[in-house]
Amino acid sequence: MSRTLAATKASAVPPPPATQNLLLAALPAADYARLLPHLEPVPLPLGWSVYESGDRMAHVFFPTEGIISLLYVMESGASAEIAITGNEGLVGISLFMGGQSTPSRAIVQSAGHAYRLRADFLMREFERGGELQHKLLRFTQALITQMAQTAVCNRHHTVEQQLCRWLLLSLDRLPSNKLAMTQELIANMLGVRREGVTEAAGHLQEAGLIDYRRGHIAVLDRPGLEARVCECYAVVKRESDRLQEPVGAA
Amino acid sequence: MSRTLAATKASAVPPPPATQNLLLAALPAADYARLLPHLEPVPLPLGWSVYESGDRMAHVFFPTEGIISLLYVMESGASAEIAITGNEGLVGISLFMGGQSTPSRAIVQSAGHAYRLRADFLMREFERGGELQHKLLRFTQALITQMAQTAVCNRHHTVEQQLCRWLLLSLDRLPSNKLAMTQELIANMLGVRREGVTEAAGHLQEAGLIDYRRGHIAVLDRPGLEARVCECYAVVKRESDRLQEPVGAA
DNA sequence: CGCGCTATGTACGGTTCAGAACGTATTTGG
DNA sequence: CCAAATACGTTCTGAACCGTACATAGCGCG
Repeated sequence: MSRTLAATKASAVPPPPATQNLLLAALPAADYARLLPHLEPVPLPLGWSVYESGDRMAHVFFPTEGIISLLYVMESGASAEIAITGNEGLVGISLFMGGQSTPSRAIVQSAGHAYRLRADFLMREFERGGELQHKLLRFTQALITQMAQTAVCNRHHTVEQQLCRWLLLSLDRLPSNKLAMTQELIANMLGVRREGVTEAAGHLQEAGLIDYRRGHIAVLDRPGLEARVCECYAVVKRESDRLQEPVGAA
Repeated sequence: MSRTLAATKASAVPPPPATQNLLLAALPAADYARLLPHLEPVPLPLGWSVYESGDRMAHVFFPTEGIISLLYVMESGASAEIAITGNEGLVGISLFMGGQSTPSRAIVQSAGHAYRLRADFLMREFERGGELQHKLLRFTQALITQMAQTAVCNRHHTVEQQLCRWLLLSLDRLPSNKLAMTQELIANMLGVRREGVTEAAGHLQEAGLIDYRRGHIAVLDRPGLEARVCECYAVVKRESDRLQEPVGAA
């Protein structure tokens, strides 16, 4: 009775293991062992704000599943995505970068799970130097590349190209070829009108690359998307892969 | 005789002291003393490429004067500026971030001087942790903010607003109100057509905010520019100032 | 001091996208 | 099972900006 109740109150499915986060998984065993007792599983519900502009963060989050968008919301209410993160990284770099907060905001774009770590504990570990610090900084550099390329893409490429880039970047962080996402939300991420997304998605659907209906998009032809996307996707992907390699790899 | 010759061979004017770089100036005396013997003054001639896309850098550069643009050049040849740095920071963050290189490029946009530090020495110092590491990371976070805001600005704001932002960001890194810059080069930085810059600059000139002629721009009314610029400038400036404050300041 | 290079001014058609309004279809919940 | 909410489709007008072409003006150098 009470067991059933407890199981209902907690998440129905047990959270995935922390090693499903690639950053944690790549740590040396000793480093990981020190972290493990302090890693606290938390759900990432759709739409949840991990942090708001200017928030002094109490934790960093290592996602095991799901996608988190970093975005900036302007005074007018218009917004633009700056970068996204999934199980390859973490959310809350401004903690170890020393600023404690940032002008941007982080929103769960696709529900999932994460392990969180208290800020003070992370800082102690970061200041040991070594592999954890190294991996966090390399991930941050990948994030920087993503932001830079977002700036370039916003300047020079069409909505359709940007939608392709966005779909591919999201897909790389999801286990299946399906994402639960309305066109309205995608438009907010790309910083364009919803109608623009409708039109671009229509083209992709006509071309047989995707299939969507009311908040659900399935990618049918990934190579086809890769053929349409601008170079920005490849730049980000290549750099992200490179920075995930063990240090000293060719 | 030989003294005269040596003086002629070297730069005509002596390079400014290293403490004119705010990052170096803010270091504790002991840290600065360790660095000083390894700081090598180098000129930053206009148009010089500090590093190219993918270069494995041998040095980091601490500018004392001048401006360096970080930009990305696309396959098509089109380009877009991602961030700029002057004497408040350094060029070559990918060294201590662990990636050794980046897909972007760094170009001297306004001539000046810098002190360079060998990569291996910088890495040893960085890995000591402490104040140098801390300051480098906080500067990097300011750079991240600048990139993020560039992405937002590229998405949502007009050429004229972006020109105002660009002028103000540049001005903040120069000793006078004059910058030597053609509209063509500004257009390359903003990633727009030269004609667009001509038109926007024309408006600003009519309004009495700037005065320009053939490669030279003088800002006459800075408050006027600040009244026209989008919020992006203030976000970047505020965050940059905040991250330059001593740690623990309110 | 004038020739030529480079920087800036101007104009035109075309495309992309914003803003706005409204219609249609699918889902949800009482 | 129907009403309301939500998601997507369509259309129109206008603004911003691009690509292009060409005209003018400042400046350096022989």
